[in-house]
Amino acid sequence: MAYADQYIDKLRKSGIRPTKQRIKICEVLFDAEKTFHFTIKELVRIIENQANMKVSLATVYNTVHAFMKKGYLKEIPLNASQSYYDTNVTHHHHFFDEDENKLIDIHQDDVGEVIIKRTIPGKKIRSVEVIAKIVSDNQSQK
Amino acid sequence: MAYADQYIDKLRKSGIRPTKQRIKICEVLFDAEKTFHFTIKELVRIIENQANMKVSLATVYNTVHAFMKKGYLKEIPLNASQSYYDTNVTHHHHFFDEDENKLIDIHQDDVGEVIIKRTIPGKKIRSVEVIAKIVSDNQSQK
DNA sequence: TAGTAAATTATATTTATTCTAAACTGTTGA
DNA sequence: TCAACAGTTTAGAATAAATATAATTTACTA
Repeated sequence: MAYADQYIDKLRKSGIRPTKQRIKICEVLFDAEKTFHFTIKELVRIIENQANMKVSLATVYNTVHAFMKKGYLKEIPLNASQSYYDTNVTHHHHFFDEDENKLIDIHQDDVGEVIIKRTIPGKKIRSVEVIAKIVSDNQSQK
Repeated sequence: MAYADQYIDKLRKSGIRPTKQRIKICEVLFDAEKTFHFTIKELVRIIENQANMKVSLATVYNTVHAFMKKGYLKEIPLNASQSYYDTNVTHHHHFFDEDENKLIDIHQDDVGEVIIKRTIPGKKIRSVEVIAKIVSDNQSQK
């Protein structure tokens, strides 16, 4: 519960009512030493096992969406059967390991600046994401 | 039916048995003057209306997957509720217009070369995709 | 042209996500 | 402190994309 008060503040300042569930979700997502990638299912499992609290799927979906809207989480564009989210909202990119179905961060510095020279009239760029799909080097792949 | 024979050859050479349905799907996808983006639903609609043929959803899914495996189609990594496919399999990137839910090609030349400096031991890069999400410039957005 | 392996089909199933409506909770102000 | 109410949570239903199934049909081979 170390940072609970801090999360209550953060939520209140964001216009999100700080409920028990949302505070716990904050603890799971933001107490961690490192940023990480997760699916909704994984998040539910962590809350129920590690954090020892029952929470409904719907609440987790709602909260993750609310946090995304506020910019506390990012969804990673992948063609997976489920959505992947990232607690690291700084500008960076990803490897997607197709053997293991796992995401790996690529920091900005490891990708040459991505410059989009073309623009679309009346539109502005909201985000630029790079996904590099990787597979084992040894086997011939699909 | 102009190119039917050509598609029969192409399929046979790929080890895919050229059936009526697959040939029709080839015609819809590859006769077109321009490359295009589509969803499974859209493809079914085109076949049934424009090409005037009844085809089951399952066959369309199977065929699109078979064509992807052979490199005749590409799936575009997006967090949409359905998958988007591209008949343009050359290396290029995409805008995704979040107002209209539509994809727009960005040609290689319009994106500075994306260089991934970091590697993962034992893995090789299979594809690199850039998705730039765009929204209307005038309105404040989600 | 008969036999058979592969493909197609309608339908059922699976699964992620969203919706719904009732119960509950956090907040506000008297 | 507590009543009132808007916002939240919840279980379960609904939705929709994608996949699996198993019977029928089709394309190929000998």
